[in-house]
Amino acid sequence: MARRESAQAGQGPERISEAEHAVMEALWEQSPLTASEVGERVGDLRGWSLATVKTLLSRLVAKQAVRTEPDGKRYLYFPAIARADYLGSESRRLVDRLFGGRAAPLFAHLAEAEALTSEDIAEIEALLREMKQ
Amino acid sequence: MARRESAQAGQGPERISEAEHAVMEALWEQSPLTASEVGERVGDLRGWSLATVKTLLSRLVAKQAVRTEPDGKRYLYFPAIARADYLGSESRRLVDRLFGGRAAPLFAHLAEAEALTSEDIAEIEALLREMKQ
DNA sequence: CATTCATGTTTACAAACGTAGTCGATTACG
DNA sequence: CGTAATCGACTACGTTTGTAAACATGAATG
Repeated sequence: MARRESAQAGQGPERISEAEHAVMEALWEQSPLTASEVGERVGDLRGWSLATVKTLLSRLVAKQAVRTEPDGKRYLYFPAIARADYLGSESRRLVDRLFGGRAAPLFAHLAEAEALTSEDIAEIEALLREMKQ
Repeated sequence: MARRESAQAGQGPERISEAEHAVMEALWEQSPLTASEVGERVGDLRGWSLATVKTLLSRLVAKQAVRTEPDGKRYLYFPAIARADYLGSESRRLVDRLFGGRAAPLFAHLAEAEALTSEDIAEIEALLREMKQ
Protein backbone atom coordinates (compact mmCIF):
# COMPACT_ATOMS: atom_id res chain seq x y z
CA MET A 1 0.00 0.00 0.00
CA ALA A 2 2.75 2.39 -0.93
CA ARG A 3 4.34 2.66 2.43
CA ARG A 4 6.87 5.38 2.43
CA GLU A 5 8.85 3.86 5.22
CA SER A 6 9.25 0.52 3.55
CA ALA A 7 12.60 1.38 2.06
CA GLN A 8 15.84 1.85 3.91
CA ALA A 9 16.01 5.01 5.93
CA GLY A 10 12.50 4.98 7.11
CA GLN A 11 10.94 6.97 9.88
CA GLY A 12 9.57 9.73 7.73
CA PRO A 13 7.29 11.78 9.95
CA GLU A 14 4.03 10.09 8.85
CA ARG A 15 1.37 12.77 8.90
CA ILE A 16 -0.76 13.08 11.99
CA SER A 17 -4.45 13.59 11.39
CA GLU A 18 -6.59 16.11 13.15
CA ALA A 19 -8.21 13.64 15.52
CA GLU A 20 -4.84 12.12 16.26
CA HIS A 21 -3.49 15.55 16.99
CA ALA A 22 -6.02 15.99 19.79
CA VAL A 23 -4.59 12.88 21.39
CA MET A 24 -1.08 14.18 20.97
CA GLU A 25 -2.04 17.38 22.73
CA ALA A 26 -3.18 15.40 25.74
CA LEU A 27 0.11 13.56 25.85
CA TRP A 28 2.11 16.72 25.40
CA GLU A 29 0.30 18.27 28.27
CA GLN A 30 1.09 15.34 30.48
CA SER A 31 2.82 12.06 29.95
CA PRO A 32 2.84 9.20 30.36
CA LEU A 33 -0.84 8.50 30.37
CA THR A 34 -2.78 5.29 30.12
CA ALA A 35 -5.33 4.84 27.38
CA SER A 36 -8.19 5.50 29.73
CA GLU A 37 -6.55 8.63 31.05
CA VAL A 38 -6.26 9.90 27.52
CA GLY A 39 -9.86 8.90 27.12
CA GLU A 40 -10.90 10.96 30.08
CA ARG A 41 -9.11 14.03 28.86
CA VAL A 42 -9.69 13.93 25.16
CA GLY A 43 -12.67 11.66 24.73
CA ASP A 44 -14.82 13.55 27.13
CA LEU A 45 -14.29 16.91 25.59
CA ARG A 46 -14.59 15.65 22.03
CA GLY A 47 -17.36 13.20 22.67
CA TRP A 48 -15.33 10.17 21.69
CA SER A 49 -15.79 6.70 23.07
CA LEU A 50 -12.85 5.01 24.70
CA ALA A 51 -12.73 2.67 21.73
CA THR A 52 -12.08 5.60 19.45
CA VAL A 53 -9.29 6.88 21.61
CA LYS A 54 -7.72 3.45 21.65
CA THR A 55 -7.81 3.32 17.88
CA LEU A 56 -6.19 6.71 17.61
CA LEU A 57 -3.49 5.69 20.04
CA SER A 58 -2.70 2.56 18.03
CA ARG A 59 -2.48 4.55 14.86
CA LEU A 60 -0.15 7.03 16.51
CA VAL A 61 2.02 4.19 17.74
CA ALA A 62 2.10 2.77 14.23
CA LYS A 63 3.11 6.17 12.93
CA GLN A 64 5.77 6.33 15.60
CA ALA A 65 4.40 9.54 16.96
CA VAL A 66 3.68 7.83 20.24
CA ARG A 67 5.81 5.37 22.12
CA THR A 68 4.69 2.90 24.76
CA GLU A 69 6.13 1.32 27.82
CA PRO A 70 4.55 -1.72 29.39
CA ASP A 71 3.24 -1.21 32.89
CA GLY A 72 1.87 -4.47 34.14
CA LYS A 73 -0.88 -5.57 31.86
CA ARG A 74 -1.24 -2.25 30.16
CA TYR A 75 0.78 0.40 28.44
CA LEU A 76 1.88 3.83 29.32
CA TYR A 77 1.84 6.18 26.37
CA PHE A 78 4.47 8.80 25.71
CA PRO A 79 4.74 11.30 22.90
CA ALA A 80 7.56 10.28 20.61
CA ILE A 81 7.80 13.55 18.79
CA ALA A 82 8.24 16.98 20.29
CA ARG A 83 5.36 19.39 20.16
CA ALA A 84 7.67 22.10 18.93
CA ASP A 85 8.76 19.96 16.01
CA TYR A 86 5.21 19.20 15.12
CA LEU A 87 4.14 22.83 15.29
CA GLY A 88 7.14 23.81 13.26
CA SER A 89 6.55 21.34 10.49
CA GLU A 90 2.85 22.01 10.27
CA SER A 91 3.38 25.73 10.15
CA ARG A 92 5.99 25.31 7.51
CA ARG A 93 3.67 23.13 5.48
CA LEU A 94 1.01 25.80 5.52
CA VAL A 95 3.38 28.59 4.66
CA ASP A 96 4.85 26.56 1.84
CA ARG A 97 1.58 25.40 0.42
CA LEU A 98 -0.35 28.63 0.63
CA PHE A 99 2.16 31.43 0.71
CA GLY A 100 5.01 30.20 -1.39
CA GLY A 101 7.12 29.64 1.66
CA ARG A 102 7.08 33.28 2.69
CA ALA A 103 5.83 34.17 6.12
CA ALA A 104 5.13 37.80 5.48
CA PRO A 105 2.04 37.22 3.36
CA LEU A 106 0.70 34.96 6.04
CA PHE A 107 1.06 37.80 8.49
CA ALA A 108 -0.55 40.19 6.16
CA HIS A 109 -3.51 37.86 6.01
CA LEU A 110 -3.78 37.40 9.69
CA ALA A 111 -3.52 41.10 10.15
CA GLU A 112 -6.16 41.82 7.57
CA ALA A 113 -8.47 39.25 9.04
CA GLU A 114 -7.98 40.97 12.35
CA ALA A 115 -6.68 37.73 13.72
CA LEU A 116 -3.97 39.64 15.49
CA THR A 117 -4.70 40.86 18.97
CA SER A 118 -2.82 43.77 20.40
CA GLU A 119 -0.89 41.38 22.60
CA ASP A 120 0.09 39.47 19.50
CA ILE A 121 1.37 42.64 17.99
CA ALA A 122 3.27 43.60 21.08
CA GLU A 123 4.83 40.15 21.29
CA ILE A 124 5.78 40.14 17.69
CA GLU A 125 7.39 43.52 18.03
CA ALA A 126 9.36 42.23 20.97
CA LEU A 127 10.46 39.21 18.98
CA LEU A 128 11.54 41.39 16.13
CA ARG A 129 13.58 43.54 18.47
CA GLU A 130 15.25 40.46 19.86
CA MET A 131 16.02 39.13 16.43
CA LYS A 132 17.68 42.33 15.45
CA GLN A 133 20.61 41.80 17.75
CA MET B 1 -20.93 9.72 10.24
CA ALA B 2 -21.71 13.04 11.79
CA ARG B 3 -21.98 15.17 8.71
CA ARG B 4 -21.84 18.75 9.73
CA GLU B 5 -23.74 20.08 6.79
CA SER B 6 -26.65 17.72 7.09
CA ALA B 7 -28.70 20.02 9.26
CA GLN B 8 -30.47 23.22 8.32
CA ALA B 9 -28.28 26.07 7.18
CA GLY B 10 -26.06 24.17 4.87
CA GLN B 11 -23.50 25.55 2.51
CA GLY B 12 -20.70 25.53 5.01
CA PRO B 13 -17.49 26.08 3.09
CA GLU B 14 -16.83 22.38 2.44
CA ARG B 15 -13.14 21.83 2.98
CA ILE B 16 -10.91 21.83 -0.06
CA SER B 17 -8.36 19.06 -0.15
CA GLU B 18 -4.74 19.49 -1.02
CA ALA B 19 -5.05 18.16 -4.54
CA GLU B 20 -8.11 20.27 -5.11
CA HIS B 21 -6.23 23.28 -3.88
CA ALA B 22 -3.71 22.88 -6.65
CA VAL B 23 -6.54 23.15 -9.13
CA MET B 24 -7.87 26.22 -7.37
CA GLU B 25 -4.48 27.86 -7.67
CA ALA B 26 -4.57 27.41 -11.41
CA LEU B 27 -7.98 29.02 -11.59
CA TRP B 28 -6.98 31.84 -9.32
CA GLU B 29 -4.02 32.55 -11.50
CA GLN B 30 -6.22 32.73 -14.54
CA SER B 31 -9.86 32.16 -15.22
CA PRO B 32 -11.91 30.98 -16.84
CA LEU B 33 -10.13 27.90 -18.00
CA THR B 34 -11.34 24.77 -19.70
CA ALA B 35 -10.72 21.41 -18.10
CA SER B 36 -7.89 20.66 -20.48
CA GLU B 37 -6.28 24.01 -19.83
CA VAL B 38 -6.33 23.26 -16.14
CA GLY B 39 -4.90 19.89 -17.05
CA GLU B 40 -2.05 21.47 -18.92
CA ARG B 41 -1.16 23.76 -16.07
CA VAL B 42 -1.71 21.57 -13.06
CA GLY B 43 -1.65 18.05 -14.39
CA ASP B 44 1.66 18.45 -16.10
CA LEU B 45 3.49 19.80 -13.13
CA ARG B 46 1.95 17.33 -10.69
CA GLY B 47 2.00 14.37 -12.99
CA TRP B 48 -1.76 13.95 -13.07
CA SER B 49 -3.75 12.55 -15.92
CA LEU B 50 -6.46 14.69 -17.42
CA ALA B 51 -8.98 12.30 -15.90
CA THR B 52 -7.71 13.16 -12.46
CA VAL B 53 -8.01 16.85 -13.11
CA LYS B 54 -11.54 16.38 -14.36
CA THR B 55 -12.46 14.51 -11.20
CA LEU B 56 -11.01 17.25 -9.03
CA LEU B 57 -12.90 19.87 -10.98
CA SER B 58 -16.18 18.02 -10.49
CA ARG B 59 -15.57 17.71 -6.82
CA LEU B 60 -14.80 21.39 -6.58
CA VAL B 61 -17.99 22.19 -8.43
CA ALA B 62 -19.91 19.96 -6.03
CA LYS B 63 -18.31 21.78 -3.15
CA GLN B 64 -19.25 25.06 -4.77
CA ALA B 65 -15.69 26.23 -4.78
CA VAL B 66 -15.74 26.35 -8.55
CA ARG B 67 -18.48 27.57 -10.82
CA THR B 68 -19.02 26.72 -14.47
CA GLU B 69 -20.42 28.41 -17.51
CA PRO B 70 -21.30 26.44 -20.59
CA ASP B 71 -19.30 27.30 -23.67
CA GLY B 72 -20.56 25.22 -26.54
CA LYS B 73 -20.18 21.62 -25.64
CA ARG B 74 -17.83 22.23 -22.79
CA TYR B 75 -17.56 24.23 -19.64
CA LEU B 76 -15.54 27.17 -18.61
CA TYR B 77 -14.44 26.93 -15.02
CA PHE B 78 -14.29 29.89 -12.64
CA PRO B 79 -13.24 30.02 -9.03
CA ALA B 80 -16.28 30.59 -6.88
CA ILE B 81 -14.41 31.54 -3.76
CA ALA B 82 -11.79 34.21 -3.39
CA ARG B 83 -8.22 33.19 -2.84
CA ALA B 84 -7.93 35.66 -0.03
CA ASP B 85 -10.87 34.10 1.77
CA TYR B 86 -9.41 30.68 1.39
CA LEU B 87 -6.00 31.73 2.62
CA GLY B 88 -7.60 33.52 5.50
CA SER B 89 -9.69 30.62 6.66
CA GLU B 90 -6.91 28.10 6.28
CA SER B 91 -4.51 30.28 8.21
CA ARG B 92 -7.06 30.81 10.88
CA ARG B 93 -7.67 27.08 11.12
CA LEU B 94 -4.00 26.45 11.69
CA VAL B 95 -3.63 29.18 14.22
CA ASP B 96 -6.70 28.00 16.07
CA ARG B 97 -5.81 24.37 16.02
CA LEU B 98 -2.16 24.59 16.87
CA PHE B 99 -1.64 27.87 18.61
CA GLY B 100 -4.80 28.41 20.56
CA GLY B 101 -5.88 31.09 18.16
CA ARG B 102 -2.93 33.34 18.90
CA ALA B 103 -0.70 34.42 16.06
CA ALA B 104 2.28 35.40 18.15
CA PRO B 105 3.32 31.84 18.99
CA LEU B 106 3.11 30.97 15.33
CA PHE B 107 5.37 33.85 14.58
CA ALA B 108 7.75 32.75 17.28
CA HIS B 109 7.90 29.30 15.74
CA LEU B 110 8.58 30.53 12.28
CA ALA B 111 11.22 32.82 13.65
CA GLU B 112 12.87 30.05 15.60
CA ALA B 113 12.78 27.72 12.65
CA GLU B 114 14.48 30.45 10.66
CA ALA B 115 11.59 30.37 8.31
CA LEU B 116 11.68 34.13 8.21
CA THR B 117 13.81 35.84 5.65
CA SER B 118 15.02 39.34 6.19
CA GLU B 119 12.51 40.56 3.67
CA ASP B 120 9.81 38.86 5.67
CA ILE B 121 10.96 40.69 8.70
CA ALA B 122 11.09 43.99 6.93
CA GLU B 123 7.63 43.48 5.53
CA ILE B 124 6.22 42.48 8.84
CA GLU B 125 7.71 45.54 10.44
CA ALA B 126 6.12 47.64 7.79
CA LEU B 127 2.79 45.97 8.38
CA LEU B 128 3.06 46.59 12.06
CA ARG B 129 3.83 50.24 11.49
CA GLU B 130 0.82 50.53 9.23
CA MET B 131 -1.44 48.89 11.77
CA LYS B 132 -0.37 51.32 14.42
CA GLN B 133 -2.16 54.18 12.81
C1' DC C 1 -12.42 -20.61 41.86
C1' DA C 2 -15.96 -18.06 38.98
C1' DT C 3 -17.17 -13.87 37.28
C1' DT C 4 -16.50 -9.28 36.13
C1' DC C 5 -13.60 -5.57 34.67
C1' DA C 6 -9.92 -3.38 32.20
C1' DT C 7 -7.04 -3.39 28.29
C1' DG C 8 -4.83 -4.08 24.00
C1' DT C 9 -5.85 -6.23 19.32
C1' DT C 10 -8.68 -7.13 15.44
C1' DT C 11 -12.27 -6.12 12.57
C1' DA C 12 -15.75 -2.84 10.65
C1' DC C 13 -17.58 0.52 7.95
C1' DA C 14 -18.82 4.92 5.84
C1' DA C 15 -16.83 9.25 4.07
C1' DA C 16 -13.09 11.70 1.99
C1' DC C 17 -9.13 11.60 -0.97
C1' DG C 18 -5.87 10.53 -4.67
C1' DT C 19 -5.77 8.72 -8.91
C1' DA C 20 -7.75 7.16 -12.93
C1' DG C 21 -10.55 4.37 -16.65
C1' DT C 22 -14.83 3.99 -19.36
C1' DC C 23 -18.89 5.60 -21.72
C1' DG C 24 -22.06 8.29 -24.24
C1' DA C 25 -22.72 12.42 -26.68
C1' DT C 26 -21.13 15.96 -29.48
C1' DT C 27 -18.15 18.32 -32.40
C1' DA C 28 -14.78 18.80 -35.84
C1' DC C 29 -12.25 17.14 -39.70
C1' DG C 30 -11.27 14.80 -43.70
C1' DC D 1 -21.24 11.78 -44.12
C1' DG D 2 -18.38 8.86 -41.47
C1' DT D 3 -14.86 8.73 -38.21
C1' DA D 4 -11.80 10.55 -34.84
C1' DA D 5 -11.05 13.69 -31.18
C1' DT D 6 -13.08 16.02 -27.11
C1' DC D 7 -15.63 16.54 -23.14
C1' DG D 8 -18.45 15.86 -19.14
C1' DA D 9 -20.59 12.07 -16.34
C1' DC D 10 -20.26 7.89 -14.15
C1' DT D 11 -17.78 4.24 -12.17
C1' DA D 12 -13.74 2.35 -9.82
C1' DC D 13 -10.55 1.25 -6.42
C1' DG D 14 -7.05 1.51 -2.86
C1' DT D 15 -5.90 4.46 1.25
C1' DT D 16 -6.64 7.44 5.13
C1' DT D 17 -9.64 9.18 8.54
C1' DG D 18 -13.34 9.30 11.94
C1' DT D 19 -15.74 6.54 14.75
C1' DA D 20 -16.56 2.43 17.03
C1' DA D 21 -17.87 -2.62 18.25
C1' DA D 22 -16.27 -7.37 19.15
C1' DC D 23 -13.00 -10.22 21.04
C1' DA D 24 -9.29 -12.33 23.76
C1' DT D 25 -6.76 -12.23 27.76
C1' DG D 26 -5.22 -11.32 32.04
C1' DA D 27 -6.24 -9.15 36.55
C1' DA D 28 -9.08 -8.19 40.35
C1' DT D 29 -12.69 -9.28 43.34
C1' DG D 30 -16.19 -11.70 45.76
